[in-house]
Amino acid sequence: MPAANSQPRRARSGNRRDEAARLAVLHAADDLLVERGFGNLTVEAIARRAGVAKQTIYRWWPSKVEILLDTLIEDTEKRLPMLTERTTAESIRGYLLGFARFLTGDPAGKILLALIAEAQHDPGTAESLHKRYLGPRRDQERDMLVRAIDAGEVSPRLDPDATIDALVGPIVYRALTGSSIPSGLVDTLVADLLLPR
Amino acid sequence: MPAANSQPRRARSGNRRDEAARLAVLHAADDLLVERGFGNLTVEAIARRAGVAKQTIYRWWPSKVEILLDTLIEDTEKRLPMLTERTTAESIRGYLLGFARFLTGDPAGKILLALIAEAQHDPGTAESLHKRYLGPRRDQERDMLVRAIDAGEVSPRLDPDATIDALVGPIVYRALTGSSIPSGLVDTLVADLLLPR
Amino acid sequence: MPAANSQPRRARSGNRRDEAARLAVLHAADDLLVERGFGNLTVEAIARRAGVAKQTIYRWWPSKVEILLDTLIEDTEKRLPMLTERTTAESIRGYLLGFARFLTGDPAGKILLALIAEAQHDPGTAESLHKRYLGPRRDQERDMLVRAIDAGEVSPRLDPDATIDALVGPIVYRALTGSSIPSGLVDTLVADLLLPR
Amino acid sequence: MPAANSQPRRARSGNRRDEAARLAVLHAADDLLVERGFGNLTVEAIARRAGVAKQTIYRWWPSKVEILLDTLIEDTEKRLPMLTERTTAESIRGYLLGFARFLTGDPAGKILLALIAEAQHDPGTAESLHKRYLGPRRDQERDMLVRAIDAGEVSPRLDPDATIDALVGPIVYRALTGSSIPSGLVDTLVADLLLPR
DNA sequence: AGTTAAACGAGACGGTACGTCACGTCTTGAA
DNA sequence: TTCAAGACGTGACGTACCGTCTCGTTTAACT
Repeated sequence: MPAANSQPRRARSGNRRDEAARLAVLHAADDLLVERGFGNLTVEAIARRAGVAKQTIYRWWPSKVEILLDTLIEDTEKRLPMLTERTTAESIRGYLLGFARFLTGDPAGKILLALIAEAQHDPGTAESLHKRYLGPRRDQERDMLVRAIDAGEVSPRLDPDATIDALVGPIVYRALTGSSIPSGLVDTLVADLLLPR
Repeated sequence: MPAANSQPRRARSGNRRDEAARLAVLHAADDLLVERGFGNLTVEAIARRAGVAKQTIYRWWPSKVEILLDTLIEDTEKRLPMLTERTTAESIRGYLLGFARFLTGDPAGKILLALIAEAQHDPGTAESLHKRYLGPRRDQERDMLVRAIDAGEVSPRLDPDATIDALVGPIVYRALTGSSIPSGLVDTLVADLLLPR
Repeated sequence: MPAANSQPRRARSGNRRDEAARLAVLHAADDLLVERGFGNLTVEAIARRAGVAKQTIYRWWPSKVEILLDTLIEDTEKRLPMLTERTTAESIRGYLLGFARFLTGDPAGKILLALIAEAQHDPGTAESLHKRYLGPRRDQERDMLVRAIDAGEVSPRLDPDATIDALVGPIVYRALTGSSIPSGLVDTLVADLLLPR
Repeated sequence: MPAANSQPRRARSGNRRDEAARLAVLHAADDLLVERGFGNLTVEAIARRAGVAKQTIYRWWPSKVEILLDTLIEDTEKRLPMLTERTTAESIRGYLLGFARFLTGDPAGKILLALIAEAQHDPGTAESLHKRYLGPRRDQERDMLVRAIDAGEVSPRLDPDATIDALVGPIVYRALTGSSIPSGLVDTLVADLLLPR
């Protein structure tokens, strides 16, 4: 067994999309958002930090928002799993606590907040955010809730979507206003809104 | 022969601050936000629209965010009055419905949403927004709620601030995500979170 | 007899240089120069127009200037023949008129003007242009003139190279400045500069 | 008490055009053209070298060609004076020698050659060059020649414009091809083309 | 009544980032 | 080995706004 790969360096892409460049961009955007904030997040800075040409970014992403969405989607899948099994009030409480931790403690949570914010400034962002993130996620959450209702585990007074907004809204709002999210808040929301009176 | 003002023009101020210019800036900012969105709201565009020199803006406002805050504060006082008299579950319900209408229907509501958004991108905005708007307003809301609790009109399970977030959060969240706010949502929030089980 | 060459297409070369590709590049460059001007002549446009990969161009030509030189040389040989027989004042006059027509009327004349121009901007172009075109051509012209002098047909007051510049310079200069070249100009140049006083 | 003005610094423009910036741009363009050649002359490099913002250049000049034209016109007036008095064959000879020296020895001469070149690549340049430089200059030269003809000092066989092209063309052509311009060439052109046979 | 000082419109200035274009180099996979 | 295809790092393009800075004018308040 001789030598083998003396200088690995970078694989240099050639004809195909360069996966290393893709990841470098996603990580650079994530890092810069956390370090410098969205207001200082520029495409040029991402390119600089990622060691990538600006054109490489524009070739694959129509805007920095889509970069963040890509990161957000990948990270959410890894770090904020949906409930797939039997759903109870208790497991929903666990999901909401996980979501609160995600929003306030995880870098990806900052991305979500930044995108919700940017969606207020730019209709294109709003559309992408709904189509690629909020919509699909909401579909899974609604499913989760409906399964619990059908099983008789919970009995909300509102339709499923309004119920989810009533549960998630306070968590998001406190995150947006920089407040912490005490577990007692989540407990009471679940108790008051989901359980029979 | 008196003749009198051939060209009235504008009553050029001279030594004192020009109130007409101040109002022109506030209205220009408001109009542009509604027409073009925050993303297209620039100081240069405000100056252009207001017929004012850029320097006149920078002389009186440190940033466009403060312009919007000025407008927001004035408009909120006019169009979203606080409860000053006896507070009941019913009057809180009315206040929340008014707040929902303000957020989704009033141009000033768009300003508040834009500022909450911008606060995610820029710490200075966050500080100003809390100090000049969210903080004072929250003080009044807390007062309002405490008066109702003391009078035995409502009995929330959470401390006052968390209670208000639980009531207001879903409304803000639906406004941020572009959903309408059905009155049934407000009714149920009040019933489930404020009234005794 | 079945099938047989279903798609003749292009006789894709495989191992050897593809002559069709070479010609496609030369013609594309020529056409684009005439249609769009040198300022809009890019390697990418040539490749696009020729239906050829960019790398195929870079494999065979160090720069777009060399492409144009190849075209220019081929076209000059075809369309601007040198005098090979006996040379007289009259035949030199004919050569100069042909040169004037070439410069102002022939697409290849535009190439020569473009290359003389580009040589002012880039030393590499200047070197190539002299080595591959102007130098050899000047050698033939000098020969032509010297033969006429030796035969007593003409008697210029200047050395051969300066004489040729004095004859050719006005023609090139008028072409460069977009003027036409009246035959009277050529006649007078020959009469005043070549014939005895 | 003499002294005064402790820190002159830069006058900082304010409302009016900044003359220092204008001159810095003209000189930077001139210097860069001579040092690096037209091919390496970019607006960004001019701005960098002049210590000026790119926008300041675009505010006043539509292209780098116009910058060079400004420099060329100013320098030509200073360093290549027209004949204003009585014109003779001898004074025309002097003018042509001065022109030859200007073209080959003066930095501004390089600018003229570069602009003649660029005019081949871009029609806008051609138009500007003619309107702002070649045209007016030619008017003066024609005047000069006609005065000499009317005074009986010279008797060209061609119309004035063609005569000037016949005199100037060889000089420009040799400059374009990088040759020197021996004074004998000018002498012979004047003798053969302007003096009676 | 004459002087002073602030506010105003206008807009030039040095900057940063935008999104696009073409450069010349590289790699893949088919012929 | 050549070719079509096309991704890549590089760097300039011309534009939009940023926030700062005079300039010359206007006018209220203070000598």
